[in-house]
Amino acid sequence: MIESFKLKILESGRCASKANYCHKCAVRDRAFCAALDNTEIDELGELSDRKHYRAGETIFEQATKASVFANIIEGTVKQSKLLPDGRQSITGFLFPGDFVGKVYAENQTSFIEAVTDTHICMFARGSLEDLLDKRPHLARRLFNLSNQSLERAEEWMLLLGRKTAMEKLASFLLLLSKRAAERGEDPDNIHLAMLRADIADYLGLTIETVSRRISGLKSEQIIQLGAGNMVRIVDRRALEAAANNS
Amino acid sequence: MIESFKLKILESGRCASKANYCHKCAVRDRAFCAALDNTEIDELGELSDRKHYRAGETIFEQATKASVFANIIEGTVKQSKLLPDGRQSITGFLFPGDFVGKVYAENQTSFIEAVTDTHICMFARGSLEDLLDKRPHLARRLFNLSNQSLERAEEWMLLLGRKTAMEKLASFLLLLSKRAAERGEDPDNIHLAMLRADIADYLGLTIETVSRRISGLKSEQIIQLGAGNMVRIVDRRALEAAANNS
DNA sequence: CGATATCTTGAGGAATCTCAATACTAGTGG
DNA sequence: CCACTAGTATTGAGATTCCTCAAGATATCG
Repeated sequence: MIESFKLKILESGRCASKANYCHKCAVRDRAFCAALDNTEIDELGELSDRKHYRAGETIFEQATKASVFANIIEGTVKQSKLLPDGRQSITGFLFPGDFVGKVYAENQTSFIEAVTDTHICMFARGSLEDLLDKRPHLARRLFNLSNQSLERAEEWMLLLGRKTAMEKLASFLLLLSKRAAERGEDPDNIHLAMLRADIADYLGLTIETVSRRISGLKSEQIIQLGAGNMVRIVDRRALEAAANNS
Repeated sequence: MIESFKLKILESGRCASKANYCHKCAVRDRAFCAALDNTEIDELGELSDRKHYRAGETIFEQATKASVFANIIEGTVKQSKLLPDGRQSITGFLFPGDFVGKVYAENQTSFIEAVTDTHICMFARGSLEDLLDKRPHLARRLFNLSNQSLERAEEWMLLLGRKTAMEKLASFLLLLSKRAAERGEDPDNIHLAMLRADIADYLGLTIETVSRRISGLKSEQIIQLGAGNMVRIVDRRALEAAANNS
C-alpha cells in the first residue's frame, strides 16, 4: 500500500511534458490559472512542479526565507501559526483549487501542512512573479483571490472574538459544506478530514469542547456521524440557526 | 468651534488643483501612492477627492454596492463587522498612511467609521482600477499592502483564539506603539483614541475585562495613564513579556 | 487481535462575562 | 469659576462558559 503510493509519487512528480498536464488538471477551471487561455497555460505549466505529501507532512515551514507559491490539486491542507509556548492557531484550511503562499512576499510566516494525502502544483516565486508582469489579467486574478482570503480572515475574526462554542462549531460545519459544494461535492455529506485538535485550533477552543458540541449537534439530530469521519447534515435550517451567521 | 470646523471642510474639500496637494500630502511617502513618481502622482491626484469626517461618523456602510477606496491622511479609523444580534468585531484600526477598502471588490463588507476627526483621500473604484492597469508598479504596491493586511489579520486570529485577556491587552498596546513609531511618533507615549468598547470589540473581550487588565498593568507599574487618554509605556520589557508575542 | 492514537464523557476549577453600583471626565450653562 | 449633566470608565460580586485533568470508549493499523 505504502509502496504503491511511493511509486505514484515518482510517476507523476515530473512528467515528460509539464505543460501538457495543465490542460487536464483537476482544478484547471477553479484555480488561479483559470484566468489563462490554453496557450498561456503552457507558459505557466513550464514553471510548475507537481509534488505529493503524505497526511501530516509539512509543506512549508514558518519563517522560511525563500517563499514559494502553490495550487492545491487534491487533498486538504492546513495553515497555522504558533505562539512560543506551543499554543497554536489554524488560520485556514485549504482545498483543491485554493492556492497557498503569497506572491511578492519575502518570508513564509505560516506553517503549511498536509491534513490528508495531498497533491500540489508548486511555483518558484521569482519566475511566477515574472510571468505576472507579462500577464496582468493573471496578476489581477491573484489579487482578487488574495482579497478573498482577507475577507475570509476578517469573517473568521468575528467568529473567534464573538461567537460561542456552539456557534463556532455550527459555522465551521457550514463552511466545510459550502466549500464542498464549490468543489461539486455533496454539501450535506461532508468529510471531517482533520483531527479534533485541528478543529479546536481553528475555532479557538479545546479538543474536549469541540467534541462536546459535536455530540450536542448529534443528540439534537441536527447532524449524524458516519464511518470514516463523514458528517451528514440532517437539519440544515437548525444548523444555520445554531451558527447565527451574518 | 463647530462652525469653524465646518468651514475647514468646505475649504479643503475641493481645492483648485487636486494634483497639487498630493505633493505636499502628509502621507505622500507612506501611503500606497509612494510607489508613484512626481508626474504620475498628478494623474492619481486628479482621481482623488478629500473628505473630512467627525469622530464617530460612518465613512462607508457595510454591504454598500459601489465600493470605494481611500487613503487615510489624518485621524484614526475603525473597520468592523456585525452579527445579526448586534455583537461586533473590529477587524482593524487604521492610521494615517493606511488605506481602506478593496480594489476590484464589488461590495463593501465592513463598516468603516471615524474614531477621531479624520481626513481621507477618496478614489472612485473604477477610475483607480483603470490607473492600476496603466501603472503596474502601483498595482504591485497595492498587492503588497493587501498581503500585509492579510498577514496582520492572520496574526490577529492567533491573538483572538489563543491569547489570554492580559496577553491581548499587552499585545494591543505594543501594536499601537509600533504603529505610532512608524508614523514618527513617540512609541512610549501612545494615544488611546478609541473607547474601551472598541478595544473590547477588537480583542474579543468585554469592556469590563479591558478596564480591569489596563488597571492591572497600571498597578504593576508597566504603564501609566495620563490626561487625554494618553498611555505611557514605563516598562517595555515587562509589557513584551506580558504579551507573549511570537 | 493487540497497540496506539484519537475521541468522548465526567467532574471540578478558572477565567471571563453579566449585572450593578460608583467614579471619573469633558462639555454646558449658570 | 463652579456645579450639572451625559457619557465613559472603574470596581465589585456572583453567574456562566469554557478549560483542565482524568478516565474510559472507539477507531485504526499492522
